[in-house]
Amino acid sequence: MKLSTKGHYGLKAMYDLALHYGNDPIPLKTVAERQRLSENYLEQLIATLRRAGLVKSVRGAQGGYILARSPEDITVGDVIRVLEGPIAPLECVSEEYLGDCDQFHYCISRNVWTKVRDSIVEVLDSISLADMCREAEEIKQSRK
Amino acid sequence: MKLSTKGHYGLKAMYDLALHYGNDPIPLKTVAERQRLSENYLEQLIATLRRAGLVKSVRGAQGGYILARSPEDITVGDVIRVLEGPIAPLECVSEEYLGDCDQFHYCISRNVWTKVRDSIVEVLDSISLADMCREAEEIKQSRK
DNA sequence: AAAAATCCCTAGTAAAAAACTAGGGATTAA
DNA sequence: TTAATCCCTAGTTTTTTACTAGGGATTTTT
Repeated sequence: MKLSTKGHYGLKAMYDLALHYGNDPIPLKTVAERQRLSENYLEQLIATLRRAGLVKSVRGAQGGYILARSPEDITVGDVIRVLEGPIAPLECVSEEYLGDCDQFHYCISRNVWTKVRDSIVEVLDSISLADMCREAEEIKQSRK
Repeated sequence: MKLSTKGHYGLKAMYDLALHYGNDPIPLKTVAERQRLSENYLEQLIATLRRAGLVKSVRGAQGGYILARSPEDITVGDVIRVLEGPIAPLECVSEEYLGDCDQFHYCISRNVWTKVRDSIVEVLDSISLADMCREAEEIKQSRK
């Protein structure tokens, strides 16, 4: 039940873009440094996010990446689905399952994992990047 | 965010033992056949469950395995923790974390994963093997 | 025009984990 | 004594993970 580094690092990167959201694109190098991630590896992750339409890129000097939508309109669930695939502890409980498990219709353990999936989905879809930024801000304030 | 076959198969085996819970131990071969699992592999999983005190074994002919406690008193969470380790999408949100992530105290993405963990834990700890058996019974009834 | 800063793409790789398989030993009931 | 079990551990294959490497394309700056 572990998240891979794709989801882990990818969310950090998206959070970083959200924290610095504005008119200017942010070079990946900067994100990688701030979040302490390998730039080359992050490049692969952000390519996936770009193809999925969650970030836009600007090429050339002074280029970089920028969120395709407002941080308010991107949820953690959006990011994780793109990087980790369908949210589901088992394949047979993914929303897009077309499989052929012959116990599909009465598998009791499957029902358990469906409930787990639903509870994960509810959490991930309820948190936006903007929520994360606000939380960071609150922590910052409470330390003053 | 995938469960491994350990948790998957292990839960099926425990559910099978719960369905047939009584005075007699159940040979692993029977469980493996009913749940369509490799007996050799299942042996390794049940050894882990036995060492953790969730099942008892009876050796020799007519031997087998039996739940160490009533199905009412064993939750899915118990089984999964034994087979998959601490429930946590990331190491740093496991209950036993002693690590040294320097962002530990203010990491926002960590807060997200803590919420996910809590929601998974709540589901897994709220379902007992007996609940699973009851659900199976209901499905059976509703088909008549 | 040249140089520098970026994004873009793909192939390769090393390490780890997952998912078993295999087989022999110990114990106990029939 | 035999057969049915559990018990244990070593080995293997496959898959996944988590990168690294490097060259090309595009755009801004000098």
